[in-house]
Amino acid sequence: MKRKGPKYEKIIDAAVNVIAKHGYHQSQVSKIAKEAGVADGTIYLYFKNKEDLLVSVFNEKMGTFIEKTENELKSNDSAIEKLKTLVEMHFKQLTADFELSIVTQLELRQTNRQLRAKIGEVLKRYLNLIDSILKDGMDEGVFVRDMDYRLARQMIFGTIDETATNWVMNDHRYDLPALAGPVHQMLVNGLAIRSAQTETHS
Amino acid sequence: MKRKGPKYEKIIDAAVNVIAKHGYHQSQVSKIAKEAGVADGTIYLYFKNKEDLLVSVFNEKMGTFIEKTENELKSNDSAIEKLKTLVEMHFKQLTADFELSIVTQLELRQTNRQLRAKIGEVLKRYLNLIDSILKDGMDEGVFVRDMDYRLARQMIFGTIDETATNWVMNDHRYDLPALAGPVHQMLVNGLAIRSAQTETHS
Amino acid sequence: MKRKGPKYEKIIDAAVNVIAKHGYHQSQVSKIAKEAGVADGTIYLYFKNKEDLLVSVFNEKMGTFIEKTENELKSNDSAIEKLKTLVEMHFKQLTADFELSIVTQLELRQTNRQLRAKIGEVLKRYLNLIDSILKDGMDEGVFVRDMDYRLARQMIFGTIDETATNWVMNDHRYDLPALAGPVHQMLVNGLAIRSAQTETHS
Amino acid sequence: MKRKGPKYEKIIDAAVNVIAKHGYHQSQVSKIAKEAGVADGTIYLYFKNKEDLLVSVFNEKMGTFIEKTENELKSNDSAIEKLKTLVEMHFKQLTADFELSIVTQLELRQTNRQLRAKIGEVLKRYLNLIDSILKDGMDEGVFVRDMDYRLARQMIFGTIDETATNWVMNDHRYDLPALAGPVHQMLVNGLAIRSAQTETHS
DNA sequence: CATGAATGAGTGTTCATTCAT
DNA sequence: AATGAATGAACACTCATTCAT
Repeated sequence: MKRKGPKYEKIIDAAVNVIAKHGYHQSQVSKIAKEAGVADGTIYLYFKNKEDLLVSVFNEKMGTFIEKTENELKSNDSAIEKLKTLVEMHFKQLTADFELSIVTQLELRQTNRQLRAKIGEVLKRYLNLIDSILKDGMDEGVFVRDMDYRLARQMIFGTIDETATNWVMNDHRYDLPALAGPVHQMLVNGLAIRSAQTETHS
Repeated sequence: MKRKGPKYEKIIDAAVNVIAKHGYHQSQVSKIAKEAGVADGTIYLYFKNKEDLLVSVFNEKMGTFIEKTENELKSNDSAIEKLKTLVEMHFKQLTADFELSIVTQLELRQTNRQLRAKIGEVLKRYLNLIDSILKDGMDEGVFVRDMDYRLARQMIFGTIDETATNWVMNDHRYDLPALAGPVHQMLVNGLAIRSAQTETHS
Repeated sequence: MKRKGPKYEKIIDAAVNVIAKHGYHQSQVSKIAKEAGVADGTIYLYFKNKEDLLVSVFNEKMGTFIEKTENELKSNDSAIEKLKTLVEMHFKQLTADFELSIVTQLELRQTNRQLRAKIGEVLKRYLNLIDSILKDGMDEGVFVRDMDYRLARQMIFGTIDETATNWVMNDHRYDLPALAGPVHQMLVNGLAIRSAQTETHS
Repeated sequence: MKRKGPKYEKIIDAAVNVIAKHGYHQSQVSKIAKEAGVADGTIYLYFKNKEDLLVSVFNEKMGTFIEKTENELKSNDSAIEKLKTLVEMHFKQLTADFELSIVTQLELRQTNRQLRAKIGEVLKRYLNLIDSILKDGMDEGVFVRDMDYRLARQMIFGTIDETATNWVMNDHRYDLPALAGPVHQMLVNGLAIRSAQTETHS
C-alpha cells in the first residue's frame, strides 16, 4: 500500500474534482480513476478500498487546512483574537477552494456512520485547537470561567460549520470571509445587548 | 395514494425503528414492510416510492416536533425566555424518542441532495420560528439591533444541532435537557465575561 | 363465471380501448377495470384470469368478424368472386374499427406462446372459410387442381395479414379497402404476366 | 461497450438457446449469462441493456441470413429464378437452425413496439432485396408492369413468413425447403389455372 | 508497478389475483 | 353480485473489488 508518490496525489485530487462535480453518490471508483488518468486497479495499489480513499481525501485536505490554521494561531495574541483568526482562517480557506468546500460541507456528509466516525477522528485535531483557545481565554480571565468547554466548543464549531454549509448551499453567492467578524462578535458577546441587564440564570 | 389510516402510521413508525436499528443504508423497503407487518407492495399503496416514504417520515415526525415547539412559544414570555424554551423543547423532544434522534441527527443526513432538499423544506418552518424569536428580541431591545439575523439563526441552529448530534454520537450517555440552560446562556451572553471589556470591533 | 351480461361486454370493450390506446404491455387489469367502470375484482367474476379476458376479447371480436364474412360468402358466386369478397370484407371490417385493427394486428401478437395458441384456435374458423373457397375453386376447375391447399391458405392469409399489418403500422394512412382488388388480382393471377411463358417447374 | 470478441458471440448464441428453450418471457438476463458461462455483469460490458442484447441477436443472425441471401442473388438469373432462390434460401436457412427459427418466427415477435421497431429496421434490408427482384422482373417484362410493388412485396413476404411460422408452430414436423417450389409457383402464377379465363377486374 | 476485463451480490417496484366485507 | 385493499413473487442493472497478464 503506497501512501505517497505522484499518482497518490493525482488520485486524491481527482476524487475531489469528481465528487464536487458529480456528487458523492455519482463518484464511482472507475470515474475517479479515469479523472486521475490511471486504471481502476491502480487505485487499489494506493488505497485499501474506496472508504480508505475517501477518508484519505478528508485527511489530506483537512490536514493542510488544520496546519495552516495552527500556524496562524502561534502568535501571542489574546484568546479572543485567536478565535477571530480561527474563524477567519476557516472561511478564507473554504473560499480559496470551492470544490473542497462542496466536498467537505455537503458531499462527504452523505456517508455511513462508520466513515463519518473516521472523519470525526481527523476533526479532533481541529476541535483540540478550539479547546486550547478556550482554555487560553479562561486562563486569561476573558472567557467565562465555569463554562462547559465542550459546549463552548460545540457552539463555536456548530456555528462556523452551519454558516459555511449555508454559504455552500447558496452556491457561494456571498462573501463568506466578510462574515468572520460578525460571527466572531456573536460568539464572544452573544445575542444580547451588552449594556442591558440580560444575565440569565440556568 | 392513501396518506392516512392505521397502516400509514405503522409504516412510518416501522421505518423509524428500522433506520435507527440498522442504519440508513441497510433499511430496505422489504425490511421496513416486515417490521410494519405488511407486504412489500402495501408500502406503495401509501407512498409513491422509497424517497417519498423517507420524506414522509421526516415530515410527520418533524411536523409534530415543530408544532409542539410552536405551542410552547405562544406565551407572552420575553424573547430571551422563548429562546430558552426553544432549546429546552428541542433537547427534551429528542430525549423523549431516542430512535427518532438517531434517525434525524445521523441517518437521514446520509441521503442524496434531492432528498435533503425536501427535508430542508420542512426545516424552514423551524428556522422561521427562530427568526421570529430573534425579531421579537430586537423589537424588545434585548438583542443586538444591527445583528445579521441570518447569522444569528445559524448560530442558534448550528449550536443546538451540533450539541444534539454529539449527544447522539456519544450514545445518549448524558442528560441532554440539562444542557439547555448552559447552551442558552452561551447563546445569549457569548463566551466572554460580562463585566470584562470584551467588545470586539469587526 | 358469468359469461354474459352488460358488464361482460363493458369489460370486453374497455379492454379493446385500453389496449389500443396504451398498448398490450401497459394494459393492466386495474386500468381495464377503471375504463369499464367496475372494480378490479369484478373482472374475475366474468373471466377466469387476464389471459381468459384477452382470449375472450379476440373470440368476441373475431367471432363477429368471421360471422359477417361467412354471411357474405353464402352467395352462389364463383370461388374467385368469393375470394374477392373475403379480402374486401377483411379490409372493410378492419377499416370500420381502427381500435380493433390495432389490437388484433399489433398488440395481441405480443403475447406468449400459450395465449397465441388459443388465439390460433379461434382463427381456425377463419382459415376453414378460406379452405372452403379453395375447395370450391378446385371443384369448379378454376384453381390449380394439384395445389397444396394448406400452402394456398397460407399465401392468402399471409398476404392479407401482412397487408393489413403494414396498413396499421403506417397509422392507417391510406385506403385499405381500395387494395382489396389489386391484392385479389395478385393472389389469383400471381406476379407473372398471363400471356408470358412463365410456367416454372419445381 | 465492446461489440466483438469471443464472449460477445457466446452471449449472442446463449441468448438464442435460452429464448428458444424457455421462451421470450422466461429468458432472464441471469439465465442467458449462465448459459453463456459468464457473470451477469459481463453482459453489460458488451450490451447496453437487455433490449440492446435482443436487438443485437436479431441483427447478427438476420444480418448473416440476409448476406447469404444477397450472395446467392448475385447471379445473372432471371427475376423469376431469383425469386425461387430467395424462397429456397429463406426456408433452407431456417431449417439449418431450428433454434433460430423459433426465436425469429415466434419469440421475438412478443416484444414491445419499441423493440419491434428496431427489428423492423433490420428487416428493411431484406424487404429491399425483394423489391429489387420485383423491379428486375418488371424490367424484364415477366412481372405485371403496373403492379403495386409494395403489395407484391407484402404478398411475397407475407406468404413466406406465414409458411415458415406454420412450420415452426407445427414443431418443424415437415420438410420446409421442399415447399419452396410450390410456394414459388403460387407466387408467380397465382391460384388460378393458367389456361383458364381467370382474369379478374377490380 | 500498472492494467482493465471480469465478477456477482444486492434491491426498489409492479401488478395479477384473492377474499373479507 | 360487487368491491378494492392487500398480497408477494419476480428481475434488470450497478459497481467495488480482484487478478491474470
